[in-house]
Amino acid sequence: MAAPYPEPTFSLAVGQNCRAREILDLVANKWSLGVVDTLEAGPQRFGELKRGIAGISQKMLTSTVRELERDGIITRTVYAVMPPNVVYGLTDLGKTLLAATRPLVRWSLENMAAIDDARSEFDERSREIAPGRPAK
Amino acid sequence: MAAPYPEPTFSLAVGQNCRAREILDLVANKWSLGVVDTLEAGPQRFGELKRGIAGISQKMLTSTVRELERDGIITRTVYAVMPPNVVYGLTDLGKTLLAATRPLVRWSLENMAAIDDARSEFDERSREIAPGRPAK
DNA sequence: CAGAATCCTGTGAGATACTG
DNA sequence: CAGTATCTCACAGGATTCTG
Repeated sequence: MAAPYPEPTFSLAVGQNCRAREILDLVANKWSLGVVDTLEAGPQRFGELKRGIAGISQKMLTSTVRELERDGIITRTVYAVMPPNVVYGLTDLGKTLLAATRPLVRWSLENMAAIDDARSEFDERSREIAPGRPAK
Repeated sequence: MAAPYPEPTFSLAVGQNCRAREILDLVANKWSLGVVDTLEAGPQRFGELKRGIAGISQKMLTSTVRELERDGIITRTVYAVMPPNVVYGLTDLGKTLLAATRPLVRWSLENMAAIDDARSEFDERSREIAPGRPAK
């Protein structure tokens, strides 16, 4: 039966622990991980950050950094000058988060192909199984 | 300042890599992580799995396991008996995903309190800064 | 028991326009 | 430059009912 189940660390029980689920939501959204990962390069201004994250709108960047700031993951430093200059950076907590997400990010990069394969194989099989689908 | 920025592994550039973002979405949703984590205990039937994940509806469980099956993360074994018996389990790929997510899950458990503190502190500060908010 | 089918709602998220 | 303010819409996700 292939590989045995992983090290039997007693289950962290994400399923049962509502609080854990809530905290994980911090990362389980479209942009947070991208922001944290991008800030790894060092503190950056709003505009830099925006350019660093493909496809994000300024609205989403604004609300994402606000939330991450609130959660203590990133800092927001405002320089009272004209034009405005606001710099974001990781807090110590943010750095530990970054470290904790790295395996997952790495996994996603390493397994893109495997997932693509699984998907097309799955889609292939579904087409076979249901040859006489109800039209329309 | 404080701690230096983490090991300067060249950034994995989640921000720029759209594909990476797409794959991460696999985990960046409300239930996938809970399902994978719960299956760590071993293969389980639909009902067991549902009971193992607090708050999930069977609709969400159904669509989540379907997606995870499609992505090659879990297996779905149907025993043609009455009443139906369907067992879900982790694939080898799923087990590597589980391992990759563990640091993050652990992080969330370890840092709940820190995040709560950050939040209340942040909320506290906002209240100070804006004492004369426009009514309504 | 393990779902499929519906109905319904909140909100995640994009596009656009405006401002200190 | 770094936002805020609206408007809009799709869709994630809940509740409920039905079936092999």
